[in-house]
Amino acid sequence: MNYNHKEVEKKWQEIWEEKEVFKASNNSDKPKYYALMEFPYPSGAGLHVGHPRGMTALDVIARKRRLEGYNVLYPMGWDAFGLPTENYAIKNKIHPRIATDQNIKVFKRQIKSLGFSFDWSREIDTTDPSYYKWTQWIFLKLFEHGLAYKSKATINWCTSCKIGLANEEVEGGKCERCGGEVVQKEKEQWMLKITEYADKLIEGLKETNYIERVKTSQINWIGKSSGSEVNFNIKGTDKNIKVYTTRPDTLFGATYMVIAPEHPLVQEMAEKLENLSEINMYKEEAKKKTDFERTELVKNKTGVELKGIKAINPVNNEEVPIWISDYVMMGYGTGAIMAVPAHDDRDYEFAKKFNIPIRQVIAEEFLGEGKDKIREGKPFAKRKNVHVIVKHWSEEKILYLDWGKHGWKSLVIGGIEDGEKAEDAAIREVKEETGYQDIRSVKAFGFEYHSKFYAVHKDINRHAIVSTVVIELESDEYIEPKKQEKELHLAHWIDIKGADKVIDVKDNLGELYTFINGETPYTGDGVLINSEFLNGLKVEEAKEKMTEWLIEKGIGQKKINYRLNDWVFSRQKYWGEPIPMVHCDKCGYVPVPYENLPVELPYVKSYEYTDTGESPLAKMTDWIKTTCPTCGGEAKRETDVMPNWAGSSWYYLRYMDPHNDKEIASKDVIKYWDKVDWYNGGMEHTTRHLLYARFWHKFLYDIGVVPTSEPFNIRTSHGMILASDGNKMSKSKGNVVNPDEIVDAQGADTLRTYEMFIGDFEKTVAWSENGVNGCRRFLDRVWKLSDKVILGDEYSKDTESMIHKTIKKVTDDYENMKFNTGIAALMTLLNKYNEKENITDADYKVFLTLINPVAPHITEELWTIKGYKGMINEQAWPKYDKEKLVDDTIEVPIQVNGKLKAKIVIDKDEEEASVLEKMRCELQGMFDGKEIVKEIYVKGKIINVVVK
RNA sequence: GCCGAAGUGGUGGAACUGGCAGACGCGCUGGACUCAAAAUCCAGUCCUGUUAAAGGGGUGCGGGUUCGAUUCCCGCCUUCGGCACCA
Repeated sequence: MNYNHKEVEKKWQEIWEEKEVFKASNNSDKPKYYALMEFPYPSGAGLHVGHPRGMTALDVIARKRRLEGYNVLYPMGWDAFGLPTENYAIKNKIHPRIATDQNIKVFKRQIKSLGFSFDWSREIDTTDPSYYKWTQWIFLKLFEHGLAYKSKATINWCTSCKIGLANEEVEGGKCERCGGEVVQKEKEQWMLKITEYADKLIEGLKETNYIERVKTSQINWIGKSSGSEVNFNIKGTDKNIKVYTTRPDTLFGATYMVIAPEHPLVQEMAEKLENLSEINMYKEEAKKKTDFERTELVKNKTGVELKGIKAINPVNNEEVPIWISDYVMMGYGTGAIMAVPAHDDRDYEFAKKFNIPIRQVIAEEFLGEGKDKIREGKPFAKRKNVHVIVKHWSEEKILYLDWGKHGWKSLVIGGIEDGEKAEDAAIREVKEETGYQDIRSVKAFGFEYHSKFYAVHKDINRHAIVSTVVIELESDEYIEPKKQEKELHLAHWIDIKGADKVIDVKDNLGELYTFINGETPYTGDGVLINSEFLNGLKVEEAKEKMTEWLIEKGIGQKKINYRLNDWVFSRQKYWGEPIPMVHCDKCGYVPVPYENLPVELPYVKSYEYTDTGESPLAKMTDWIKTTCPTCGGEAKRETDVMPNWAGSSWYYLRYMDPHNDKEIASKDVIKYWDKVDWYNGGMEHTTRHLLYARFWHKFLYDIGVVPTSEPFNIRTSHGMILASDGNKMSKSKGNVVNPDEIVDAQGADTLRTYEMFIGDFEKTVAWSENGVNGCRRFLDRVWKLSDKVILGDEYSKDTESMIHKTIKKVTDDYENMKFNTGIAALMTLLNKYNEKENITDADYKVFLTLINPVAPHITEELWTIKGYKGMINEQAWPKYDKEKLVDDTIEVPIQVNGKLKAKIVIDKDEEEASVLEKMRCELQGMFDGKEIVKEIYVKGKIINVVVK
């Protein structure tokens, strides 16, 4: 018989369906396993070859689990609300309902043709009123618990889609979907208080087994930072400005303040401001800028000073100017900052541009290492030092001192005497130590630092407070240095590039780098200076002390901030779940009573959007008109709908009990299925979707609907599949591979095998037609192998240990999503079988079972053709015997000085002495005239002989 | 700029905990079968060298640790992701 994939695949898909082979039971004695693949968005484009990648991976797991004796839930459904369908419907003038049904039909046929073991009796559709009834139910619960609120807020407005976007939907200042310009617009929006769960969402990750990458992206997305809020009084008023800072330790260095353009202070202080019109002009300009411009023009800072008012720095009562600038955002912290130009890149840049004073309050601290390591027991001698970078008059060179017998190579260094300026000390030291006299210019660095090291020539520990000065020499005018200086060290010229590798005194290097790379503010760790009661403390200690001080004085408090904002939950669109609220002039916003759910989406004929940004539902006057559930008076329905993240935030619960019309799912059933054991989806959903779903789940846990605080145990993400040209598949590029064509020409099993074999599951890969052919050839060989099978229910002796190894390899690899190497191991085993005249039934059975999760149709057929009992999906997953993983004889490589020279065959338990004897025999003559230094034998692995 | 991941033949990619680099697939070369082609089967395929071998080199670059490094450490370069004036 020939391998006709079309017949075989059709036949088995019908049998599986008819016998309900993959139906999950809600009560079973078997252990449960819940495998979940992200449900697709049924777009008009049909199934992409990327979809089957994740579906096959989890299908392999699901099928393997069934063979291992689990009651497996592996469901599928449709995430069908959303903009693409709505846009498609407008363009093609059909109703989104009809478009959705058509798309689902195509997707379902395509997915079914691939033979996944989905339990189709649990299929769900987020646009089905019997489903979104419960999405609305959850919204009402959120409202009931104060987590849904309507708020007038500036939102991201896509000028092209005419829709409000969540921060999450804006990429680089452009709309994520259409690429249109995004501007800020004020709008009343329903919001969900996800920020209230920010900490729980970070903490909860500990309970999960997500891949590390997913965990970190969740944490980064939430963006927790802890710091302090500090109040700055405005001079001569009772008003103050509240700022948020993570660096309260630098308060003494705060030389100005900046407020965001939208900050209400300008309004409040309008009367006092001398340059109000200039400020208002700046505000107007800032408003016009799109987010894109605002973030792209990072380098060129702009701003206007608020003239006529000053703030008071609470730590030293100094008056500081207040500026308005769009480098401060209203949406983060308090919308105002204290600026510390000496220790913040942005503040530094701004201060340089507008000539605002820069005051250093943190000194970098270098601790001596190596030769100049601090000596225990020796006292510290404190003094002010200058380190001098002496530039050559014409070449890119600097001077260094070689300290001869002390083994130092340093910059020109020396002490600063009382009352002396660092620049003067530098000139004096250069003249004394090097002999060069003719100095052209002197530049002192703004930053000083602390250096602790052992001064070898004086035999003391030195604690130097170092200033750095750059000196340029005019010419080589030279006077012999004093005898004492000359004997101590010699001066040499060295290229600036690479100088840091020669000058090995650690405490010089920081400034040397700064000199080479240009002056920058110091943002690192260090010791406080110029800060009164904080002087001498380290940054962390100073933060604490300052915070305590602020609290004590009632000026500030501890504060935690998040990058995460509340979730904008309104969309002014048609194709989404109606938000189940009504507005009554008397009672305000009133929830629709639970018993009146679902609020069904009315059938509208027109989907054209108004420029006012109203939902198309706003035109449905009949639908809008309703009565207030509280007072019975006239009321209006909410016309905003939910974003398409809503339906997907809880769908995994509905699969457990999809036809329940009393609850989202029955308590017992939720308890039985517990967490999703393994959830796989696209990389693009590892932040938003996953965060939203976890948020809702945690809320449902808090109100007692679900018994677990986290919804998913394992989370993995598959990589994208690109076209063979390395680009994204797209109609316009004409490089789209349609899965239907592969299934038709080569078969579903071939496509499945290829997608698993294509490469690292988590990586992006390019499609390869030749790769598909290779997988088909492999399956052809599996088919032909059946001709070699002879009777025998034991493994052939000569392949026994290889079979056991393969079982182990395949079992482990499937579990770790390393399908490519698992399949490679099976290919290797097949090649081995093919070298032989015959194989036994047992040899063949184990092979078929191992490849069955990947290629289920062909293995079922071969199982039946060979007349084996039952169906292959009813068999047990093969087990390996640890003892049989090791061969009786082992080939051991011999290295000489780490280079492979020969190989010998030894017995698996052979003694070391005997092995080494064999080795000497093998390498006879190779050691003539050489001395064997060492013989290393790693049991059963390798021999290495070291000779001289 | 910050964070993360990765760099291995012509190509997709393997290599346990530091132990034979290149498994497996693709492509390519030669052969068998065929009137011929396709398909299939057999052999070869990191580079250099050679009739063949021996020998030498080789996992982005430069150092280091080790009997031994794709793997560990230090310093660079490049690519791809994520975040991006987050105070």
